[in-house]
Amino acid sequence: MKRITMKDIAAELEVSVQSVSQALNRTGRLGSETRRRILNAAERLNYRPNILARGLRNRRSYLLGVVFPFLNDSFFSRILGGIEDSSRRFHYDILIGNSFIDYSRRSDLNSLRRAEIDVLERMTNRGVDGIIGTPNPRIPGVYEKLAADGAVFFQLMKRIPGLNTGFLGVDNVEGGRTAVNHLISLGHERIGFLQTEFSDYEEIKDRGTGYLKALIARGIVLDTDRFEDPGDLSFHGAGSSALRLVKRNPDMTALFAPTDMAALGALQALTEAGKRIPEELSVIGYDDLELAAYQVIHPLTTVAQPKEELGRKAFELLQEQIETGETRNLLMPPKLVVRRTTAPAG
Amino acid sequence: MKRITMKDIAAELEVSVQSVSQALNRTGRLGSETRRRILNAAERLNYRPNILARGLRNRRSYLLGVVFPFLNDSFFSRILGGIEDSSRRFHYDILIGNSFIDYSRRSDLNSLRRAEIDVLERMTNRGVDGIIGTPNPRIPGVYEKLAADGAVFFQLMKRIPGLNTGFLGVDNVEGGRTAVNHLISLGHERIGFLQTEFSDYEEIKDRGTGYLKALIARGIVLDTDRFEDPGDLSFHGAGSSALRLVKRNPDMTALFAPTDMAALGALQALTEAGKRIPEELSVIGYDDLELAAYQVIHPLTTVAQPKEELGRKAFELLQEQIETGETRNLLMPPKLVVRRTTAPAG
DNA sequence: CCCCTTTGATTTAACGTTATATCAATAATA
DNA sequence: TATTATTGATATAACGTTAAATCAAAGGGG
Repeated sequence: MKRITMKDIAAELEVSVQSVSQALNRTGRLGSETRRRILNAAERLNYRPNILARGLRNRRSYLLGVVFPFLNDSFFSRILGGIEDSSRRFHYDILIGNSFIDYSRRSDLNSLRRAEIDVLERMTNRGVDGIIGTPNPRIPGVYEKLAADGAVFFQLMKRIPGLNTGFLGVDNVEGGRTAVNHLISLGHERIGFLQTEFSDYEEIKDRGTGYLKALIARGIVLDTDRFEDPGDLSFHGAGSSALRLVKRNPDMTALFAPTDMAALGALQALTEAGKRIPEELSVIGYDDLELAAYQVIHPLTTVAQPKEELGRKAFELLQEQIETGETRNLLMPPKLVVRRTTAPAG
Repeated sequence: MKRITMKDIAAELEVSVQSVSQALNRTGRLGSETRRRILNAAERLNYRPNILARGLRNRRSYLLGVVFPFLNDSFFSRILGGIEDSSRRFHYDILIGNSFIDYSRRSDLNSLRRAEIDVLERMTNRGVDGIIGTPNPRIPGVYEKLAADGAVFFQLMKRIPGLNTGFLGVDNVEGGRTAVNHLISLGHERIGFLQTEFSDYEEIKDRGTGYLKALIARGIVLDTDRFEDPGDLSFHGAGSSALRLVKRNPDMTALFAPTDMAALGALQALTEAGKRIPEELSVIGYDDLELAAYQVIHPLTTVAQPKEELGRKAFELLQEQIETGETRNLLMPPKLVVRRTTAPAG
């Protein structure tokens, strides 16, 4: 019932607790016979170390904090899976937190900031060795302070301008380019883009930049202002945007939606309006959510972010940062996943 | 840079560390003036408690372990969201683990058992106050031992027969009944069921029982053997099953798939085979995954499990178990969500 | 046979808390 | 005024671990 401690082993064998510690950790210089006896006893009594105590003494907890905007989101939970996957190998455990970033911007900044600080502080109070998080650009300062207080922070997916802790993300410009190049290679030229209405939504902006660059690189001349529609990119919002776009540009043959959710919303609205997809209109999304893969009839062509891989890599970089203090910035390349919502231009 | 400890505050004010502790915790009997000074200094120096040390001393960590088969699964991550939601209010933090239960049964039991023990042990070694987990019925013994060793374990969604720690799940028989009653009330009588081929998949069996009971209760006489097809319930497996079922029963007007993934697979195969849904065949799923809600054209009618609610309730029950030692078993009712894959029988 | 090194173990101390016991000073009671 | 409570603070000890210093005994070299 009661947990066995080193003390118990020491008492059992009439040696000192320190000898037990040395035997278990193979430090110091213990006689091989004594070590054997201790190891045996530990095994026999089913000794388990108290990591709390060890952490307190060593000022190293082998605990990691992971803070994402949402937990109940399949995108972040896949990344989390990746982090777990590689952290386990190094005997790190993971403390999770949830910053409830409200992308719909309804809640006020002060409560957001307070919530974020709260999560972060609880982690540092637990003595985490480092934190992987997706910072909220709307509440900077929080992370700078965290880093200044000596915490090891690693930025995943989003980056606070000027905050030079490590960073890992996906090259969104490249992703946008990839998506549009795919469409162009299918013969499309009049390609619409669902733009965000929020000025600080960097990822989307970047994907839009990729869209523009791809067009230019192929020498396609387009009134891009007319082919972009800034909306809210939610399922329903994107639906309306898509509808507006086809109405405004009846000759449009393809649509790039910068998130899968938006693509699905567009798909829904467009098919309901009688458009046949992909015959009359190709649609490509971004993210490669489960939602995209398991669509009935219309499994979505999309640009995939390597979610598990991102998690694994983030852990590696954080670990490096913990151990050497070196910070690195990395962008991973996105990957095209062709399914059934894109087809050659009629 | 260096973290402020009670010692620092004590030194600053020339009082004892114990006084600082008392002031901060409002225990003992300190003069209000001294308390005020200490509280001020703590605030001024930005003191943060070391939860590790506190946990070591108090033998109470305010840490919770959560072990699910998968982390990268939207179902479990929504439950996790619920747990986090309520645990935060009580200042609990959450340690996550992943038992990699292989439902496809490819990996051997020994490695599964070892992995599960490993996760669980790492949590107890960290001194968690309790663990919420979805146990794997294929490796019993593990949990009994855990409980016998004095850990507080709470079973969520799955239950090990004979293990009397607390349990919270969803009433799957009731859920099956709900699904089928919905179909019956739409006028369907010849209703198919996608059965599992695995004998220990309790949930599915229960949903099947609900299916049977609903039929009987409404006095519907059916050769249920003919209307059940035991398959593997994966997206593709369910597709084949569904196809077999309609071939064998051309008069079938409705299908109950005991998971959304299976329902979607069936939907895919059936529409591809030319069936019009829901006009010619109604389909109902189970789980209410995001996948079901955001289907284009065919948002899925399904039976919802109250995921966040399950998480919140599980925490409550676990907390009760931690504090009073009392264990409770509870089943939550599922809820019908009508979307667009079910319609009145032609 | 004495001094020095090596080996094997123990002591001391510390990580940051907090419960309990103790002690001194003051206030209340007889 | 002597005795007893009460109040406000400190000292002691402990949670489980481990690094560093210390010490004793044995082995080696002259």
